[in-house]
Amino acid sequence: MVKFVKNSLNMCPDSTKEKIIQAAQQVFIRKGMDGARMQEIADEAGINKALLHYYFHSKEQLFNDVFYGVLSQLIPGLIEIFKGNEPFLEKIEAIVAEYDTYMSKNPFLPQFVIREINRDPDQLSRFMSDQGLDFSHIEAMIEIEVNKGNIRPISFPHLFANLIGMIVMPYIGRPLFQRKLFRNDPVKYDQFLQERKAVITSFVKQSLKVER
Amino acid sequence: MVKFVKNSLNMCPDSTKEKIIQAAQQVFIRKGMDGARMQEIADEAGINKALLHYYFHSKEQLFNDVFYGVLSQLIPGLIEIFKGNEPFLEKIEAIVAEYDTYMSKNPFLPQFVIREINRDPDQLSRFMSDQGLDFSHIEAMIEIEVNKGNIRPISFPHLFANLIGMIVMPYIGRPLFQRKLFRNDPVKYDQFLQERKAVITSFVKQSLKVER
DNA sequence: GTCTATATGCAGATAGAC
DNA sequence: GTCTATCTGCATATAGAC
Repeated sequence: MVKFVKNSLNMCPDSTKEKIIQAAQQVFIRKGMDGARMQEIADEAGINKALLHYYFHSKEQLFNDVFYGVLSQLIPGLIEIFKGNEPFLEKIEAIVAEYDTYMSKNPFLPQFVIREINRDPDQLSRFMSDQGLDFSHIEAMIEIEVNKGNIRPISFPHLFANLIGMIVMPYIGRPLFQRKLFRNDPVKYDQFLQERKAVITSFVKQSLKVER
Repeated sequence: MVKFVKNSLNMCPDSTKEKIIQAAQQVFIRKGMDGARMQEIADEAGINKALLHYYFHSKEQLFNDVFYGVLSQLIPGLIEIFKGNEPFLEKIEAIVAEYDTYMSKNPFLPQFVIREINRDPDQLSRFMSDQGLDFSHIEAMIEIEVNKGNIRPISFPHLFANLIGMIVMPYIGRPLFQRKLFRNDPVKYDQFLQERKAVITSFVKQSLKVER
């Protein structure tokens, strides 16, 4: 059983522990849990392996602290949106915006989550429940909107998959997309990412709009 | 420099080599390139490590054969669609259908590709070019359709990201989605996957439709 | 807290008999 | 082609001095 530690936001930014967290993020993103090497993390943090193990007994513990540390920063915002009482389409907009601002700060998170989804889905699922993430409210809301005829018929899982897919794909696929669609120009790609929020929002709204 | 081998479709299905390929697919999906163990692949194939190395000199070679073997089955279909002369919306429908049938046969491919996108984007990008995959035709087609006023304005990268995101997300996120949205019922989830094709197609068509 | 040096285990790969 | 046994290297983790 794993304890989910608090994230490390309120930490002295140049403390050794914080340097390790930062370094571990970078390396885990590039290499994943299995591909990452403690040596590489130590190098990136400017310390040695022994000190790394002084702060984090095992690689598993370090990974969990880093992973659930960043993830726990996203969830509260989503919970608030899910539980709120705004009109449905505003909710959609808020979800896109929440992910968008979060992703621009943590562009590596999607790859992170994808890997973890397959590596240890039970732990991840448990974590989300522990954090209080629950879809039942928004799920019910969609049904109501559909029944009232305010939006075109769609189930929550389908809408959710569509939304999350559109949001995260440019981050997950960046190395390939940037090469194939933007001649490997990172500036152009960042601009593309900035346009996503508006594009996705209008894309979804259009597709849910009922015929006049 | 890596040679891209032909896939193993025309192989005796219960030959040792084919058993290895099958086993390797399963293990690589679950664990990724780095997390996978040759021992585990050998076990899954019902042989031992030495024999594994007899057929595939290195783990790297085995991975590449498996990965590019499956991937190369998807690309020709896409190329044909991209280059064809059907009306634009039919093309969209064909792409969704192509992915859909392919994914239902290879539900693991998305995770595979995602991992590889980050592990070795150059090789993957080169492979796609070598196979003749090229977006310029469909990219131009979208511009024309937009200029003619047949569809709402959208750039190819945005539409592509939306489309691919919606298509692959349920496969990438399955372990989590199935737990969170379908009470971990695999039958329900397979049914959900089968509905995706129709849902995505109509979702995209609606969002591209111009105001009357 | 931070280091050097070392222990331990395991995974990829090979040798060689059959 | 298939096996058993073994080598080699490397990654995690610890011991112990400062």
